[in-house]
Amino acid sequence: MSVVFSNPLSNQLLAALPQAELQRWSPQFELVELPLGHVLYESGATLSHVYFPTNTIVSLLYVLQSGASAEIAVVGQEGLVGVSLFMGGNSTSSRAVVQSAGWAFRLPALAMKDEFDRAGPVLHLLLRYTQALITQMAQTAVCNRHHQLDQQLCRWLLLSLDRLSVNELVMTQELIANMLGVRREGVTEGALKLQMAGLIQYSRGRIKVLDRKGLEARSCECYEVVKREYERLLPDRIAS
Amino acid sequence: MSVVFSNPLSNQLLAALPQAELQRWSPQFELVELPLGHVLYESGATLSHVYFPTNTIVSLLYVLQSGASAEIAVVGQEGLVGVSLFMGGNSTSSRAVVQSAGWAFRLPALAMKDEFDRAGPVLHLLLRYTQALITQMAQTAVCNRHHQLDQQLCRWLLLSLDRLSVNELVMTQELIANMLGVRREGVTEGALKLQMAGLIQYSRGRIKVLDRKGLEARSCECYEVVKREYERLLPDRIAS
DNA sequence: CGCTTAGCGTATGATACCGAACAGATGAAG
DNA sequence: CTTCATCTGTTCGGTATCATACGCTAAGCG
Repeated sequence: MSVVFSNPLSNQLLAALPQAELQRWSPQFELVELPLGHVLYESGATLSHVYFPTNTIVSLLYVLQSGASAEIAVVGQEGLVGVSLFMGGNSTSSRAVVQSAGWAFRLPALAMKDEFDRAGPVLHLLLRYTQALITQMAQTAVCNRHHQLDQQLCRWLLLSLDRLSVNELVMTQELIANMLGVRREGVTEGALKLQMAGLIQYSRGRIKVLDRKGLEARSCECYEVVKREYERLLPDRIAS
Repeated sequence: MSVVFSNPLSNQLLAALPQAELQRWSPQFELVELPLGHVLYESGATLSHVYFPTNTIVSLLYVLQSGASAEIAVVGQEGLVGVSLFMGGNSTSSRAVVQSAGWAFRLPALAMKDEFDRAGPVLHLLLRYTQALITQMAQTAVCNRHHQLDQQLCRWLLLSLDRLSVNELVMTQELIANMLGVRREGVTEGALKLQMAGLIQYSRGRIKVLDRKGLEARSCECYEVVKREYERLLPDRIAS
C-alpha cells in the first residue's frame, strides 16, 4: 500500500486506458506531491496540466465576491482535475484545491490536447468521466437547496472516503465547513450527532468511520445517485 | 419576427456551425412544437434526439425522492438540450422540461453521434457549449447555498430573458418556485419587492421587465459570471 | 352574465441556519 | 512540564425560509 501512490494504475482513469495510450504518455508523466491547501488552478487562470490523483483529494470550489465559498465537486483516484482543458475553455471559473494531501500524476496541457485530438478511446473515456462529474455538480446544486446539514455531511464524508479508498480522513471541521459552504459550528453540531450515533469518531482533525452502512443510511439520496452514475459511466473503475 | 422560430439560424449553436455541417444535417432536421410542460427526456431515460431551441426555454431539473425539485440549468436559443448523448452516457439523472412554449429543431441521436465521431469543428463547438453549461450548473450550486431568494429571482429572470431575447415572460409564480426549488409564497414576496422597486410588472402569469439594468444591479453576481462565460466560450453567439 | 378556477396576496408559528463571542480541550513545541 | 496555537464545544439572539392556511381577484367558460 505504501508505494501505491506512485503507480499510475492507482488512478482509475489511467488504469482504464488502453496500453498504447498509457505508453505514449509515460515519458510526459510527472509524479507530483500535493500538500494540503495547494491550489492546482485558480478561477479564470489557464490550466497548464491535467492532474490524475492517486491518493489525494482535490475539491473544485467556487469562491464568491463576498469570500463565501462552496464545493461543487470532489475528485480523487477515480478521476482527473482539469476537464476544461479538453472541453476547450482552457480555464474555468472554479478553483481546484487539495483537500487531502497526497500524490498525483500530471500531464502537460499540450500532451492532453494532442491525445484528445486523436479522437480515439481516450476521448470517449474522458467525456464519460466529465459527464459523471456533471452529475456530481448537479446533485450538489439540488442538495444545497433541499437537504439539511447532517445529511450533507454524511454525503460529503462518503464521497470523500470513496475517493481515497480508506476509512479515515484527515480533515478539520473548519475545512469541511468551507467545502459545504456553512459555518464551522454547524459542522461541529452535525459531527457530534454522528459521533453520538456511533457512526464516526472525531478527534482534532481526524475522522474515523465506525459504521459505514449507518452513514449511508443517514445520508441523503444524493450520495447514492452520484455513486451509481459513476459506476454506470465508468464501469472499469475498481469497486469501492 | 413571426417566422424566426422556423429558421435554424435562430439557434445560435446552429448559426455558428460551418455550412457543410448544417447542410449535412438539414435532411434529418425536424421542426417540433414544444408546449409548456412538455418533458423532452426523463431522468434515466435514453435520449432519442438532441434539441436545438429557437424560441423556447427548456429547464434541466432534478426531482428528488421527496418530490422537491430544483433547476440546475436553463437552455434556450443559445444552446442545445441533450449533451449526455455525445458525452457518452446516453442518459442523465436530470429531467428536461419546457418552461416557455415554442419551437425547436431536433436531430436523431444517431445523426448526432455520427457527426460527433467525425471529430471536426462540431465536436469542439459542442464541447465548448457543454463547458458553458457546466459553468451555469456550478454557479447554480453556489447560488443555492449563499444567495437569497430576491437575488436568485433576478438571476433567474435575467437568464431566462437572455435565452428568449424578449423582455416579457409568460410564467406563473408557481412555476418559477418549482424552478428555484422554493415555495410559491417566497416567489410572490420576491416579485412584489421587484415590482415595488419598479423593475418588473407582474400580472397573472405575465412578467414584463421595466428596468433591465435595475434587475441586473439587484441580481447576485452569478448572472454576470454565467453570462460572461457563455460569451467567452461561444463568441459567435448573437449578442444578447 | 354569473360561475368557477387559476393565480396571487397575506398572516402566523415553526425551524434551520447564521453571526458573534467565548470556553474548554488537546497535542505539539520548547 | 509548561506554553501556546489549534481545534472543538456551547450559548444566545437574529433572520430567512418553511409549512400551513385562508382570502381575494381577474380570466375564461358555459
